[in-house]
Amino acid sequence: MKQYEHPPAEAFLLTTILHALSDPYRLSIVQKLAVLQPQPCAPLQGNRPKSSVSHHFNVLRKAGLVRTVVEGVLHMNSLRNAELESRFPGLLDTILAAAAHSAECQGAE
Amino acid sequence: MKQYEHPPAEAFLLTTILHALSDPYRLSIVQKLAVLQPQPCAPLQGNRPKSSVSHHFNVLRKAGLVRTVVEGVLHMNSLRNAELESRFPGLLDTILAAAAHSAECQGAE
DNA sequence: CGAATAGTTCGACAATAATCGAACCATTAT
DNA sequence: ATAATGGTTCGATTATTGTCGAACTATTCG
Repeated sequence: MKQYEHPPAEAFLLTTILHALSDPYRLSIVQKLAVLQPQPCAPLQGNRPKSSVSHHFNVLRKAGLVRTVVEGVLHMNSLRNAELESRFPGLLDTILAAAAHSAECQGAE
Repeated sequence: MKQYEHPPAEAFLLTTILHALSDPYRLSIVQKLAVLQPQPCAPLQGNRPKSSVSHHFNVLRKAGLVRTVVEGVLHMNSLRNAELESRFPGLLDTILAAAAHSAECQGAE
């Protein structure tokens, strides 16, 4: 059962995080994870081919936003809330609050 | 004395703002403007050719982060603090605080 | 075992974005 | 008028990203 690599919190880069969240689809994934956690990739897929979904989860993982744990067949994703909070206090919450004000992720199924 | 176009606050898009700030050089410009405002482009140039600097200021303007006002020969830049705050409360401050924790813009001169 | 499910990896292609020189424009100073 | 300063625009080049099909891997179920 091979697992993923995740950067340690000390290695998080603000610009990488901002870049990861600057894509509407990735932002929508993070929004949905914020509501229900953990979740496998499938319900967050929304029409895209699996290879694209996989790519975007990779970007989120490398930025440190998402942790993925393999449990049987499912790859369960969660936000790295606590680590993000300790490294960049308030950042994720503020961005999620801003995203909630903003209609831009509606179509990002 | 031709001026610039700036999007109204209602048109700000979160993903566009995050993208604009995901570049280390642009983030460093915003950090410096946060300290001293307004400023012309020249002192924020840092080795880059003028055409690149102009490009990055454009990205910042289109995202709604920066307002540029022509005053004589100088193009004076300020952050659109109040408008950003009203549209996405806390966003800019939180990102600037995070940037201060992060050593990534040192080399972005 | 064989088939189904969930996701990854690879490689190609398309779209976006960054970089930079050269020519240009506007304002001020000489 | 001419020149200097501060910045833009254009166009070409390169680099980074996103998209997607096809083949593959791992786990579970019948």
